[in-house]
Amino acid sequence: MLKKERQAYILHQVNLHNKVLSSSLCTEIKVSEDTIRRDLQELAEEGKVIKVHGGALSHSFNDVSLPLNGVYSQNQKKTIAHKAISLINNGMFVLTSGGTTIMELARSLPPQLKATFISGSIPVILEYMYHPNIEVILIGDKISKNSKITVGSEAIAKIKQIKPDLCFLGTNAIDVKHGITDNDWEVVQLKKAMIESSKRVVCLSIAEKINTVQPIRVCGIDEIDILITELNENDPVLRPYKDAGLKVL
Amino acid sequence: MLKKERQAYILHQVNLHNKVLSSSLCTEIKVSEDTIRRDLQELAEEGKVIKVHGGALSHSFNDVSLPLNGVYSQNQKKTIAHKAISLINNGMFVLTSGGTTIMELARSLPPQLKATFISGSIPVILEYMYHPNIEVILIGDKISKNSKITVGSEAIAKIKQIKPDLCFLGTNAIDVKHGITDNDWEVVQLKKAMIESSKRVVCLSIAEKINTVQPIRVCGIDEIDILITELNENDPVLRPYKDAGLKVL
DNA sequence: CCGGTTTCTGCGTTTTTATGCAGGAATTTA
DNA sequence: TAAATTCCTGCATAAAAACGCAGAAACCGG
Repeated sequence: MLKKERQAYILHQVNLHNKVLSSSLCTEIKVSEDTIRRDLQELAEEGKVIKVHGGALSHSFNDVSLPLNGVYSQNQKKTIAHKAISLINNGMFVLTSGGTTIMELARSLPPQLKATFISGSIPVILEYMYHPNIEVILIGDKISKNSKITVGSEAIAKIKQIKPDLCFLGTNAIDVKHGITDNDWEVVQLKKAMIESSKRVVCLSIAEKINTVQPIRVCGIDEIDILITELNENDPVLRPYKDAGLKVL
Repeated sequence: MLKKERQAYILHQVNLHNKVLSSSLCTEIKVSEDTIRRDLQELAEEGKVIKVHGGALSHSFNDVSLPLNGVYSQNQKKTIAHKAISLINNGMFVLTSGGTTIMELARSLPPQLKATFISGSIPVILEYMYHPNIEVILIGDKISKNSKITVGSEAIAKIKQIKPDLCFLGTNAIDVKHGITDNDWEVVQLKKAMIESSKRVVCLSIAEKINTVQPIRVCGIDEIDILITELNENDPVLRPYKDAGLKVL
């Protein structure tokens, strides 16, 4: 087999699978590892692959690892925020969790909106405070320094006293079978209370978090009314959720 | 699995869920914990994650940037803060109002101090959150956008349920005859409740505000236990307050 | 077709890298 | 304060890379 042929084959494999192992290539093509290594080196010098210990990676692989713009997937979150805002009407009581998606929602609220927003998340409350027309109600209790949100029985009791029109949940993981799951016990307790109190529960989730699972269960899929993602509502990924009876935006 | 792949996976998880545990990662990827730790360390050095004990956090999550704007009379306030801190012992429950003097107090708390701080002021709570050892209790209710503090009957009711060892009041105006006075009706209601609940009331005031009066009365001079200013305790300005029975620092 | 030259390839040897493991230190948690 | 995690350091090992070399193959001008 010619050198050029071999390299073409390697490049093809890299682009196909995003990675190759020198070890497997050398058995496939039946040449010594040195040869493979030399090939990979050349391809790397030409910028066609990224050489790493043990093999090589495609370029596309490395691109995702650069979360340049502060918040991860900000554009998706903006899309989600705008869809969520369409659900809010003047005069509504809206309960929200914390998280970067909710932050984006808070930032994107139209200035003329007059509604009451309730939350226990400090960063989110800060955003709400800048809004000229909304009323802001803060849920008080002990503060969890990790999640920057108030947690504890007082907070939960307070939430149980209210009956908001809408509840927006920033989601860490959602799955048809396991429902919403999360990784912080106290935050989960709070979210449970929020879901129970609210007339309508809206789950905000970027597509990447769909069909993922975390250790602690928040609620089943049936307790959610609306699911908002950045995807088109007809995206096949969302199909199972539609079938489960959720409204999908 | 290649090292780069593994790191890409970790990074992805961090950005997706805002936090990862080394322990769960090493079972997921099936490598030793040391390897995970080394990966996290590398990623942290590249600034892609924030390494913490037990795992790592996403970078975007942690930056609740607060403006360090030039506070009026900051040096005086620093002096006051340090005097005030000398009153706090480990294990105490401390109730504080809002205001820039209290902010300075919050910023100056020694890192080893272990106490519980209670407040309804958002900016002050933000400062408390950065402290490694104190517990932070947030008083919830409607937020007054002017003063960035929670006000209302719920907040007052909550304050009445607690019995803090110390109450630090940032002061707008104090006068021997009229006591503490202020200009925001709702904030005054809150301060009244704070004073009533607390075992000892400490009034923090820069010298400029001494012997000034505002329209709404908070409390009489006799309800204050300690007065802290940036002045020397023998300063003649403070004499009348000493005579009235206050301890002056 | 033939020497000379260049390129390519495989094989040992040496270096570097990646990973796991043991222990003791440090930190968190109860 | 005591117990349990987690972290760090040094070390051992195996895998992979680098290096030098030599034989093989290809290329080339006569």
